[in-house]
Amino acid sequence: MDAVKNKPTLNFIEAIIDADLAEGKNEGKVHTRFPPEPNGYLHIGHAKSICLNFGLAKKYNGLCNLRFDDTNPLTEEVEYIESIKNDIRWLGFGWEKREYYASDYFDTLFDYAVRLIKKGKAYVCALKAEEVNTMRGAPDKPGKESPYRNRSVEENMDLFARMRNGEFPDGSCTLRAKIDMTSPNIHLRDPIMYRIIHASHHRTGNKWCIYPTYDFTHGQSDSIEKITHSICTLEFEVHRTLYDWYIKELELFPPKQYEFARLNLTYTVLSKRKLIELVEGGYVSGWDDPRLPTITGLRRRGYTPEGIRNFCEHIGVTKRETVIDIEMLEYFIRDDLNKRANRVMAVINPLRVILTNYPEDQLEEMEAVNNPEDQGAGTRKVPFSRVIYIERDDFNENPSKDFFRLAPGREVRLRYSYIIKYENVVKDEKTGEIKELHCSFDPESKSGMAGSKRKVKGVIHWVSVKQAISADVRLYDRLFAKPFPDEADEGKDFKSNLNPDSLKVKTCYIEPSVQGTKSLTHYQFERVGYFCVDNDSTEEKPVFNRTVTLKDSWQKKKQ
RNA sequence: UGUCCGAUGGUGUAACUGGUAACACGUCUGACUCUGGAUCAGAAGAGUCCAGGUUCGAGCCCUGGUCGGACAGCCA
Repeated sequence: MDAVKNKPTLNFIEAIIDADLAEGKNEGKVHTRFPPEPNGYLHIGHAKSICLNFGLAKKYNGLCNLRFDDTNPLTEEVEYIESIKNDIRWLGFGWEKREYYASDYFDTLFDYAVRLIKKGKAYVCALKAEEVNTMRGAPDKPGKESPYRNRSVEENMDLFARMRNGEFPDGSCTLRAKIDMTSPNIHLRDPIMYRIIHASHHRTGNKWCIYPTYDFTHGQSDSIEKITHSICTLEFEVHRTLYDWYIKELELFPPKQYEFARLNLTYTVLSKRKLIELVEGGYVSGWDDPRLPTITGLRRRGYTPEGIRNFCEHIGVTKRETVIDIEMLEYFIRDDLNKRANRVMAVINPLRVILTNYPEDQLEEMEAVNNPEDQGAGTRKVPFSRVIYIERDDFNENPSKDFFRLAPGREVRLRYSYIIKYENVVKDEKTGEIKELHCSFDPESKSGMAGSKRKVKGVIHWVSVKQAISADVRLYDRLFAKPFPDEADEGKDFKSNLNPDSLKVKTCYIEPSVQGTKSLTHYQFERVGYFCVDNDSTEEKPVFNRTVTLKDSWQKKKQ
């Protein structure tokens, strides 16, 4: 009964693996791979794939390779390889020595191509790119056969060798598989296997001037690595038949491909092309801009690997194309940070408060709990004196009945300190702006004292003006103002939906305990949100990035 | 008039070889609280795209539709 009840539900891929294992396929082995192309930075969508592939290997006691699909020297760069490896490691996954490159297989792939030529299953086609495209037909129209389709094996062998030798210019000819120009699946209409690109490759240098296409590379690479479950996104579903065709004609180990739906999130974009546009167009500060859904951006924003992994585990894996509410991601990062981030008091919109009955030169140290969720985190001392800052929002001259904070005639508790009472407000005579507040404190009410038992409805955070250190806070918000950025007005694109308030920089005042902390350290600014130290921090001017706000039911109520 | 894929509360996922829809996020109550945080308790919210059929019984099986997506790079 309990066993049934607690039976973990499987995603469709796990169900397939379970069945395969039950049938004794692949000698009981599970071998996956994560195959990025080194032409951009990884984002949260890749994290889903990474968690899936590495996660499956871990769950089934198998292995997961890292393989760079580097078949296009025109767009790929070493810079990306390092960032990709770095991001995967940061997410908590490793591939030991199994770091492979499709380019490692160029020789093998060339041999495979020769084998197909000899079988009469491939030919060198001298059609121009444009001609190839038009003759391919359309989804609902069959294609036409290339006039070069029936060249002899000898002629094809000779031509292919000459392609390799660099006798022909880029684009002059290609090697094509001879399949079926009338196939309802366009990918089977004599697909290109090799193209001529006189460019140096980041790994093979100038050894090659012909490069295999992704379609002629991916399946065989999986096969060479003995990948048992080749997991990819939905758009490759229609390619599967082609991969299977190559494998069958070449008589190679047959990996099985399964496709799942890629991740989509509200209020952001996850396409490489759009991300590049934002970075290169200067809409953000770079690939690691904390507003971007890139792994490096999320890391800088203060997201944790655990938070991201939990998110990936909970969104599931299916073939349905869906859009996940960004709130889900935010929930998982709050959930994780709540457990690990030390609390600290910081005031972002300061309002000066003078405690009129507190001695001018007195200084006290208040004991504060670092993390109520983690007793092991200990306590710290927070300096307290006559003049403090509180948040402007924590005072209201004309409060409603459900406002719990400071107001005329009311009291509030200063967290880890005294209960204070409103006395009067000082305003700018001309503008009417509130300059400062005069309050009195109750000496018997200090936290921990007998008199502190008194209940006050509100508790607010504060910082002693004299000891506070000032820092820049970067208040990040969602990158886009609309949940579906692509839904733009006529003639405009997703960039027109960028949120103009996605970043606000302010000076804030923080208790001195944060002095000198390392970058990427996570904090919760009590009652405000989670923040993390940015690498731009200096000794004189610390910089904090807001990861995510705290859930705020008062804020919600006001709206 | 093509091929392939998909369709379950607002969102995402689940429901063992058919037994009468569950979990998470979100929302709303309430309790508790020196974070209007966290936590705890509870509620509302779908009858599973539609129409037939098989069956004692269908989200699961069959038939036919509808809607949505992918595919026409010498990108991956």
